[in-house]
Amino acid sequence: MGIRDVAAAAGVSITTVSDALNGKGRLPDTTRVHVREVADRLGYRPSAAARTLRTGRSGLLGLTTTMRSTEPFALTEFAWFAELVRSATATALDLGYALVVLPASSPHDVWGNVALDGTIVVDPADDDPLVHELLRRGVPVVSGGHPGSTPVYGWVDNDHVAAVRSVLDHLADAGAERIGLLAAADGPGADKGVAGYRAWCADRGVPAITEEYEARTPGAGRAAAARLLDRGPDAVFGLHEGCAPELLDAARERALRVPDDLLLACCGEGADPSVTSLSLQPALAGAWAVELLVGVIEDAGAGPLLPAQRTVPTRLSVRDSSTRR
Amino acid sequence: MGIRDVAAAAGVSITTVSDALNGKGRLPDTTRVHVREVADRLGYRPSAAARTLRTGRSGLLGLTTTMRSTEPFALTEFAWFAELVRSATATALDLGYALVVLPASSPHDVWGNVALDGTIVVDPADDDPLVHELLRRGVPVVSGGHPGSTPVYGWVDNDHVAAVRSVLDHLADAGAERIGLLAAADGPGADKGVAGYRAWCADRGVPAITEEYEARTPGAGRAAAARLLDRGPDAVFGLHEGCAPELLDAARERALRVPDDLLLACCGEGADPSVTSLSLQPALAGAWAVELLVGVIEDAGAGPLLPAQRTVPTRLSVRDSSTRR
DNA sequence: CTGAAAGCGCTTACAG
DNA sequence: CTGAAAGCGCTTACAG
Repeated sequence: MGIRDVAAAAGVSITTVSDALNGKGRLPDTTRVHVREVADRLGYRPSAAARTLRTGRSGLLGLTTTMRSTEPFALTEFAWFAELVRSATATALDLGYALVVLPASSPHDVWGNVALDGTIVVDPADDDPLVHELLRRGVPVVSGGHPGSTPVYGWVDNDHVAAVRSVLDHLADAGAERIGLLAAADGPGADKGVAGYRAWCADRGVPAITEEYEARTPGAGRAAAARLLDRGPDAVFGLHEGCAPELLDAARERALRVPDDLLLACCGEGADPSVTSLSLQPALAGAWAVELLVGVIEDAGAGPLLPAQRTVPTRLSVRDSSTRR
Repeated sequence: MGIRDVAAAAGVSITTVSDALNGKGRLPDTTRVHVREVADRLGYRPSAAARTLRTGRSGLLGLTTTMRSTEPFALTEFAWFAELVRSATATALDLGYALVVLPASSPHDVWGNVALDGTIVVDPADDDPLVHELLRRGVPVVSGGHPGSTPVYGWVDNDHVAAVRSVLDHLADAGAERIGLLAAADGPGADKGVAGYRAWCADRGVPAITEEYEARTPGAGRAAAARLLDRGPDAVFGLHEGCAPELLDAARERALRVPDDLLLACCGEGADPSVTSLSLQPALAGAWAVELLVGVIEDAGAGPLLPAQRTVPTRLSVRDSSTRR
């Protein structure tokens, strides 16, 4: 079932079939309709591979993330990443593209086996070799997270420092005077988050109370939460998603009531509706990255582009856990 | 930078380049090495599109789910689905394939623009038209969840009824006599789950205490949790993931201590380490579905195949919330 | 052991 | 308004 069969059945040339089906050329509507009917009747589906080879466009976008650990997708940001991917997938489909998630590296050379119109690289390494390779091949790259010195066509990122300050300000407004920070040492944005916290503490002249842990180590988060509460904070900010249950558990074990004895706020998508949460809005990041990338792809050759940049707003959902009664 | 350039630079024919790079033909190692060196030096990357057109294999697997609501991916199973997709992606990559998530339907005909070697359909509708269309095009299909009367090459599924019974048995063993069930009416597997629960209650001669809610309606889960606890159960089983916080909140508001006054178990991946959870092991489902699919693709024409089937085991993680002190 | 040639199934100038 | 022909970049019989 190729275009030749349709042409034969419709009594026209393959050029006419192609034009009729793609809405191109100058054909009378009668021809167009006739060809479409015949194609439908035969159940003709154009070959995506042939179209891709001929046009040089596959309609496929890549999405990858530099995995710090060997884990597939970092544990500390699983929900964040999953939501980003979900949103990027949906946005790509809206724009007529499909999205394929690829590993930064893999045993098989999957990157070589897939024709990509563009790629989103989440949290690229500095001067990421993968990005350089893609650009050399003419594949546009947009990054999620600041690209550092890696040359990209655009990027999306949160203002991490401002985000941290907004949470700390909120806890302080709610009456906290000794705010502790729980952070995964190997988590994404941990550096910026901890730095922002320390700067805020310095500004206010209050002590920094931090505990860090290795997200990869089972039980490390739980232990760090316990250590942190033992240092007597009256509020705690959990910098990485999914730490709310561990902090709540640690509080319960110490008979600390939330929010009466301890205010609590966490990063994340707010799985627990009683815990104040700071969302990094991964859905926006994913959608915007795709929009930037598709813009680059479809405006190819529209002059020297400045790297496009969009700052993804964060959203603080204040819940019971940080509301003084 | 095509195969012709490499051939010219290496002083051989394109046949030899192709054979050398793909490890085919009978070439002396010296030729092979030489061609590879030249190709590397020129930074040659074979065109995936051309290879796909020529070989009829794209190395791409599709994954789709019938969305009951108009939501992208059902809310009641977001983490389940995300984990299934993550695992399917990783397994596909291990086997040399890439995976692309496609919607059951979309404004653009993305299905027609992507060449797929096979597709996984999660929770297909009965006699799913998409599956029929794919099979007509010669694209093998494996389903996640029982395919009903839809003809597929294989499927993976949990034994939902046995899974529900295992949780109820556990709660009964822990001393529960009035076990309530919280279920999303529009959730996946809700029918089987509720039926399994009622059958278990009938077997034991105990009353069925169920509350259902529409997952799409904000706050409905919270309200249903409250209604359920007001009916005085001494244990509760939450059939859909993510309901643990709502049940814990409802218990707290009623001054019911968990597990002292109320035993609690939930489906899901156990985000809260203090709550007993039944995992459906979506990672296994995703990995196995890909393995079945790749098996079908690579054994094409290996005789009349029975649909391959694998039952995905569930795993009950017993935590504090259902452990009587 | 190596190469010339056909052809995968389209789209797109171009000729009529 | 329509069609014959070229060609996208490979892989694969097949001939030498």
